[in-house]
Amino acid sequence: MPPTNPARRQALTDAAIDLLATAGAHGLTHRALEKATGLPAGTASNYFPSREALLVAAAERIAELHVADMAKAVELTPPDGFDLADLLAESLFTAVTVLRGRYLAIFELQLESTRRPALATALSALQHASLQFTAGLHGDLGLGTSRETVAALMTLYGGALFSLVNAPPEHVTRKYVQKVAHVMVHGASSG
Amino acid sequence: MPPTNPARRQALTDAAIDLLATAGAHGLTHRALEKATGLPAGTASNYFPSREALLVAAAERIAELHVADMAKAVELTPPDGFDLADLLAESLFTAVTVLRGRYLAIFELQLESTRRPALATALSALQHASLQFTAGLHGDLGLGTSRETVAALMTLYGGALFSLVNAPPEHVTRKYVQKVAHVMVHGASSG
DNA sequence: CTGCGTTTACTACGATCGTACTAGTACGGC
DNA sequence: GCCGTACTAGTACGATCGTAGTAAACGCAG
Repeated sequence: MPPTNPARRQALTDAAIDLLATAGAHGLTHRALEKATGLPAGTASNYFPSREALLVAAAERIAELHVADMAKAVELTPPDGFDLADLLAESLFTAVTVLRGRYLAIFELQLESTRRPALATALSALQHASLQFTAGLHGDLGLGTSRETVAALMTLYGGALFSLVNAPPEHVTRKYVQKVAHVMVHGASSG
Repeated sequence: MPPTNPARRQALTDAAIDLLATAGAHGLTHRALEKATGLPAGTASNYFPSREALLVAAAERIAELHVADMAKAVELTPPDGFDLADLLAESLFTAVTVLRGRYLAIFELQLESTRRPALATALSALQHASLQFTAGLHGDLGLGTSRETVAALMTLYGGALFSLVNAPPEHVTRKYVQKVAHVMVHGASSG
């Protein structure tokens, strides 16, 4: 039975997310994790008996952080004369800057999930929560966006995140991110 | 000096792309490559002295295949009453179905390129070629799309590819891909 | 204080990895 | 026909990997 000390477990999963971002899925190993946290050898495999368990735990921790952020986001209601494109642009921009590491980790896991059903289900929970949140937001804002359009918007949003996070940093200016958000909302054929 | 036998080298790079798609960057090793091609042990490291060289060679081979496909694509001129959204939808759909493996490989490399400048420059060549092609297409079609919009469209297109390639296959119906393409061209706020 | 379940620290093992190296083979120019 | 060059085959080595296991330390119920 794996140990359950929550503080230590969280330290490990947080470090795992960091490792995913900086060293890739390839670099996330039990030993690297121990080095990153300064914990004694063997600790990582005590908590996560297999590498797959480690990947799944990282995914679950990311989902946890994500729902916490979403909960915080609902509290700041948008200003009255808000524009969806501006909202999306701002969200995108902080995602590719201050949250870049977390999203790099997500994408590493996403690619890995092709070959790991357990990881795929963990990530689909994250996906589902995001969809729920976005749909709720569009509802609250009275945008009348159809279910299908919300879904399409999310695959575009998540995809844009991937593109931007992997683009050379000098290309991801605030202005360019706004342009991308604008196309998402108003279309490429609008200017 | 590494050997230069072109047929063998191509067999290796093609198998490397396959391995990237099926086993991930983590699974692309000299030995796995030899097993996949049936070539004797040591061959892979004879041709690609380091793992990085192997990754770069895979990226270059993908770029080669990509420009070949683009050259083929310019020959079939779109019908007279064409619609950009339909064009994009069709392109997206074949990309996520028949070319799924190649794009999975690209995304594996893209994530890896964060930590490998040599790989990043190899991939930026691919990116640049695609941009050139897309801009040319929009020009030839008389769409009058601005340089910046073409760029935004490409980050959305590439991103959508990532999302779709990693989505559960039952979700990527032709109809849904068309919906995504429609939003890209006409915007989410158009229905 | 004592006993027991759980967490912690540490070690061990076989497999595989990246990389470098050496011997053997094929072949075209002289 | 010989030779140098380039490719092929195969081996070696140290490092690291995933995983399993054990013994010490801890914390709390009785």
